Amino acid sequence: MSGMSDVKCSSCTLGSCAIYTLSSNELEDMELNTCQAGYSKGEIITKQGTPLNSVIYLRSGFVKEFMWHESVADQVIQLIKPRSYIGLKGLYTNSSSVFSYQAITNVEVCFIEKEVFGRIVRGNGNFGQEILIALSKESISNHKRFLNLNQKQIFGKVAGLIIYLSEEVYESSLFELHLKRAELAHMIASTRESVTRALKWFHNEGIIQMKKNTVSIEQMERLSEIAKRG
Amino acid sequence: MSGMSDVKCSSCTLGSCAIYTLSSNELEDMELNTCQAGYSKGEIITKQGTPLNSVIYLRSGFVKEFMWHESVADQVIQLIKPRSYIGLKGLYTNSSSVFSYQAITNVEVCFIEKEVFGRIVRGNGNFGQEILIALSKESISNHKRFLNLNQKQIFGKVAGLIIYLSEEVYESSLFELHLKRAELAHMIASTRESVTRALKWFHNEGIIQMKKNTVSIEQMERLSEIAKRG
DNA sequence: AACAGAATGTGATATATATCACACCTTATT
DNA sequence: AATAAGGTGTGATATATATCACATTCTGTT
Repeated sequence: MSGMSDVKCSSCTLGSCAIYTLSSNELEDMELNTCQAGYSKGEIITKQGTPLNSVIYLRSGFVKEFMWHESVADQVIQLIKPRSYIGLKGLYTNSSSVFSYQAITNVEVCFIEKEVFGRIVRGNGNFGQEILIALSKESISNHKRFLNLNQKQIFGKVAGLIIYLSEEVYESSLFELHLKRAELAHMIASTRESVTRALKWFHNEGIIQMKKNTVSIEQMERLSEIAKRG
Repeated sequence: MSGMSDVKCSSCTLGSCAIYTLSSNELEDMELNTCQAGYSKGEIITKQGTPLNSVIYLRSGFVKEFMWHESVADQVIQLIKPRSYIGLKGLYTNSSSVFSYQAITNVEVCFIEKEVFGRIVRGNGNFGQEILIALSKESISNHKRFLNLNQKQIFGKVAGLIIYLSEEVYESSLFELHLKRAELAHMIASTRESVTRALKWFHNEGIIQMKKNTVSIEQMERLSEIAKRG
C-alpha cells in the first residue's frame, strides 16, 4: 500500500457519475471522511471477514472480487473496472466484508465511510439514483456471467468468459488477461488445463489471437456462437 | 390474469419497507400510476423482449425469473419471494424486459410506472435507500447461488440449491417445491435425472425428507457439508 | 547470465455425469 | 372408469473433461 498525494473529491478527475450530483456541502462532507490509497498489483485490499466500514471507490486499475472457499480453491466472483464502487452491495449489511478484493493491476482507491455515504444517499435522491444505477448495472452484468455458467461444455464457457471480459470488464476487443489460467478456470467452474486447451483451440482456429497475455477477439461472431451453442 | 379488487397503496398491508418512507403526496403519486393484477400458477407475467415500463411489486406468491435461451432449455435465474420488487435491476436500463417472469403459485402484483418510481427515488432519499437495500440483498443472495455453481459435483450443487431455496426463498426448512425436476436442474446446470438421483439419495440418507413435493431438511449440518465439499 | 519457482502446455487415463431408453406414477380430461 | 399426457424414477452406456504426470516456457532474483 503505497502513499500518494491526496486529491480532493471536488477536484477529482476520476470521480463517479454519482458525485456530480453532490452539492458543495455534501462534497465537503465526503471529502472529510474519505481517504485515498494506492495498491500495487497483487496486493490484497480487503480480506473477507475483516471489518469494513467503508465503500471503496476504484479510481483506476482493476480489482478482483473473490472468496477463499474452504476446501475448494479460491472462487473469483467478478472483475471490477475503474470508476466503479467496490462492495456497494455490502453497504447496508454487516460491517465485515463478505468478499476479498485484490488489486490485479496497480490501483488507486478511495475509502468512503459507510455512514457518510448513507447520509448522502438519504439526503440526496439524485445521488441515490446514481448509486442505484451502478448497482443495477453490476447486477445485470453478473447475471450474464451467471447464465454463461449454465452452459455445460467448457468451450462454451470459456467463450462466454472471454466475451464477458471483453464487454463487461475491459470494454475492448483487445485486452490483457490479468488473471492466470487457474483463476480464469475458477470463474467458470473448470480447470487450468481445460482453459488452456480451449484458448489454444480458439487461437488455432483464428477466433482469437493471443500473444503473451494479450487477447484480441478476431471473430466475435463465431465466439458468441460457441458461447451460445457450446 | 384474473381481476381483483384494488387496494390503495396507502392502505396496503402487503407493502414493501420502502413505501413506509413515502409522504402522503408521494403515496398518492404512486397510487395514481400503479395498477394491480393477479396471475394464477403457471401464467407468464412478462416475457423477455416485451416492453416493460413498470417496476413490478410482488405482493404475494412466488415468481420464477428465467430466460428462454436459444438452443438450450430455459434457464432459471432465481425465484422471487413475496414482498419484493421484480425487475428492479432493469429500472434504469432499456424499456424492454431482459428476463421473463412466471407465476409459480397464485400471485398478486402491482405494476408501478418506472417514471414515477424514478421520480420518487430522486425526490426522497430514504425511499432510494430502501430500494438500494433491496437491490443489495438480491445481489448478495444471487452471489450465493453463483458460488454454489462453482461446485463441480452435482451432489454438492443440489445440496446448495436446497439450501438456497430454504434460506433465500422460502425462509423455512420445510417448503414445497414449486419447480419441477427439470427446472431445478436448469438452476444448477445439470439434468433432470441427476437431480432426481441426488434428491433420492439425500432422502434415503435421511438428510432431507420428501413427500409429494414437500421438502423438509432434516440434517442441515450434513447438507451444508455436502454443499461445501461436494 | 544463471538459477529457481511459478505458470503454462500437452498427452494418457480415469471418472463423473450426461444421455438414452423405457417403466412407472400422477394428474387431468373425456 | 378409462385414457392420455406430463412428469418422475431407474438402469446401461457413452462421453466430455477432470485428473495426473511431466515437459516446457516464462518471470523475477541473486
